[in-house]
Amino acid sequence: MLDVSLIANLPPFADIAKDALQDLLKQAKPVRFNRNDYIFSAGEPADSFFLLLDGYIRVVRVTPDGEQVIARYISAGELFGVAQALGRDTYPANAVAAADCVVLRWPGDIWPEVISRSPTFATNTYHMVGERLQDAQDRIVEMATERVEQRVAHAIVKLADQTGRKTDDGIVIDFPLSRQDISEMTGTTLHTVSRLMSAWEQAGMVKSGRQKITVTEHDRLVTLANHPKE
Amino acid sequence: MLDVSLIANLPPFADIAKDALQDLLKQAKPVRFNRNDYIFSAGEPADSFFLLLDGYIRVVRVTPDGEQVIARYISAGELFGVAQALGRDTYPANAVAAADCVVLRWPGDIWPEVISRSPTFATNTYHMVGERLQDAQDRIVEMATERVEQRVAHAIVKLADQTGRKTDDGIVIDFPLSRQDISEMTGTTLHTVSRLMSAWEQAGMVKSGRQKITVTEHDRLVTLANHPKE
DNA sequence: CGAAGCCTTGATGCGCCTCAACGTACGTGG
DNA sequence: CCACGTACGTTGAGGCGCATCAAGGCTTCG
Repeated sequence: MLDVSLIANLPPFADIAKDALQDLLKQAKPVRFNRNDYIFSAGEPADSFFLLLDGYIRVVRVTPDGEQVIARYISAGELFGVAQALGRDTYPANAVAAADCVVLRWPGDIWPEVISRSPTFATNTYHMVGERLQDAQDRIVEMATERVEQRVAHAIVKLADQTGRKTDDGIVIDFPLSRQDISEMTGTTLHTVSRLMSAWEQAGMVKSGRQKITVTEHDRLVTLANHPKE
Repeated sequence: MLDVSLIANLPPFADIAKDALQDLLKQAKPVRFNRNDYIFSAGEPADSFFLLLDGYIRVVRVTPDGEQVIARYISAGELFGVAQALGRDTYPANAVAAADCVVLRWPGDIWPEVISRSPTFATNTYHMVGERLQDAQDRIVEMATERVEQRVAHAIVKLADQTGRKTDDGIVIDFPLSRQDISEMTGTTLHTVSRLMSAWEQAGMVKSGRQKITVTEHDRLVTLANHPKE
């Protein structure tokens, strides 16, 4: 049996009674995924929602002509795939394991009951959606007003802050991340990202290798990210 | 006294008991705004939420260096300014009357009570937020993958569908909308928008004058919007 | 009637995409 | 464990889409 301590300290479940959590856990099914596995795909019936216990997940939209756009990265402790709760009957995007993952899965139709049983969960998730909406709007503003260099800097700073692990060299992003991934987060090409990374490495602000990025001078990167056009 | 029929048929209040609506209305205060008035500004304490009864409202973000980005347009019947319900204590954007408006205003702190009294309202608004999140994500994808011409076409088609009035000439957008406004919706400049509109007018797809746009060939505009590069 | 706001149109330049070629690290199967 | 194939990364050359700069016309309103 899964233990309540697994999830009791996670933001989505803040302030929820222990026995309510116990109940919730009884209905959850733990699942493992290997890197690059699909947790769900866009268009599938949205019959479950999920909690990420360990690993990282990439949420990706694909355009009609096959281009990929990364909507967000999910870190451990976050809910995802809550499409049904938001009134959709299919998932709007793909969810791919960006690293090996452990996930809890619930049947989507218990959501209304959970909400009504635990008002705190209701407001917690309400706030979560609010934050994601906020996030999305921020990105729209970025895309509309910033140049590529700033957007890429922003993206990397955000990932470093969200997932970074401290090392001797600096802050390293905790999962494999390619130039192409970054370009799909920022609406540019892998070529441009590569050039930027080379320049920044030259300047001593980052170190980077194959699918691996270390931020060595966080502050300068932030400055760059906020620097309006010349 | 305000009559229940004012709001009973609006989507946010679908399936809510008449007496609950009556209660809700008692706490609402109707307010008028003239075109270009501010309903609220970014950064102000989010102490109210609103329903638009008549008119149109533009939700605008302003960047640190003064550039404007239009997040969305609100049409009659929609809720807006629900920041507090989403866990924010200040409004994240400006709300400006795009036309003369009539608005209902509620104190934000009654939200939790309304939610608990009317589960239907809770799910209705949950879905509304879900739709807006969806919308925002769609726009991110657009900004990341489409060229200016397609984005502008998309924006105009959306506005025509959302607010259009049928006339002999075609579908006319129901409120004053300048080239600059369109450029702030799509992340381009008023110059580029002007050139596009001229070209489209030449081609017979739209007619446009000072802050006024009529879509004469909806289908061709949609085709243009969906046409991938070359 | 003047001033301010909105729109148009041309000329110019550059940021970034595109196309192309090559180098390098990974992992997989014999 | 090595060899090969594939995925990832780098760097250059060239060109185009769109921002920028500039100037002028038209409408609306005080």
